[in-house]
Amino acid sequence: MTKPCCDKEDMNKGAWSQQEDQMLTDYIKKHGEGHWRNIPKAAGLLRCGKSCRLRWINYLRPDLKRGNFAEDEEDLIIKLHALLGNRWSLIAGRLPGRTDNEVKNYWNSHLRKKLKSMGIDPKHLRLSHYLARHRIHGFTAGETSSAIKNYQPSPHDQIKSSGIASDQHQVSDAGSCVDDDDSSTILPDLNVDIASDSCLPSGATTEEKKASTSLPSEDAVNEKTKDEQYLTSRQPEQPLSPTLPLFR
DNA sequence: AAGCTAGACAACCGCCTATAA
DNA sequence: CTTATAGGCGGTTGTCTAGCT
Repeated sequence: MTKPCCDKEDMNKGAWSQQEDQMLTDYIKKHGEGHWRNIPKAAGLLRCGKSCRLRWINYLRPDLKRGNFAEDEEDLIIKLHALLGNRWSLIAGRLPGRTDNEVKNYWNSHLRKKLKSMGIDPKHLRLSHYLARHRIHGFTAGETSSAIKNYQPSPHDQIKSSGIASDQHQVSDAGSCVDDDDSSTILPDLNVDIASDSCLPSGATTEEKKASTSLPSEDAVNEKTKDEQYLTSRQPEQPLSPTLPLFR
């Protein structure tokens, strides 16, 4: 239905050249971000607008922090992923200088394996289902840990985890990117501090704003909304502590 | 030295939502 | 209210590189 954003003919694809990077950077420095569809033409690039946006956000933006993830960043990703699932943009929003693509790649190449090698099934490392369903509020970090330890995924969760979700939209949960190894797993002492304002970027995105609006009926709430409602409905008790060691 | 493999990461694709017309 | 379009997101693929045989 939607027209392709760019005429695929005559468009460059693949890796960006230095010259293209320079042209895009110069243009954005001069005119600012936005109107991505017009940028290629205006900047003289033979690229799709989406491609320009991605290149800028993931690579050229001056405030990007490049290089290895620090241990506290790693911890934070694991915690947030347990809470939010594969909502990379939300997770990246809590990591200054990191992009959703970077976090996603890091998760898929490092953290997933790391958790698996520790005998942890990331599939079951999902707090929000449990918390939302059982309406646990006001727990402390220690209580959180015991809640996780005692958590048995409901049949509903298990169905979703194994990809039989009826939900057509990308209901991403922690298990969706994991091999379907359903061996019993030991849940770690996560020590997750969950505070609404520390789990959402300061500049709330549309998605987050949406999440903070009135509660729809239980049945109408999809997985995504539940997570966000949970996040936004809780009053902060403790700031999220990214330095809290998780598995060390 | 050459070939193979796995890891890392950049980039693309398709879908969804928000919003302007 | 409906439709078209732009922007954004997550999943997936492609490519490059380092390490191993």
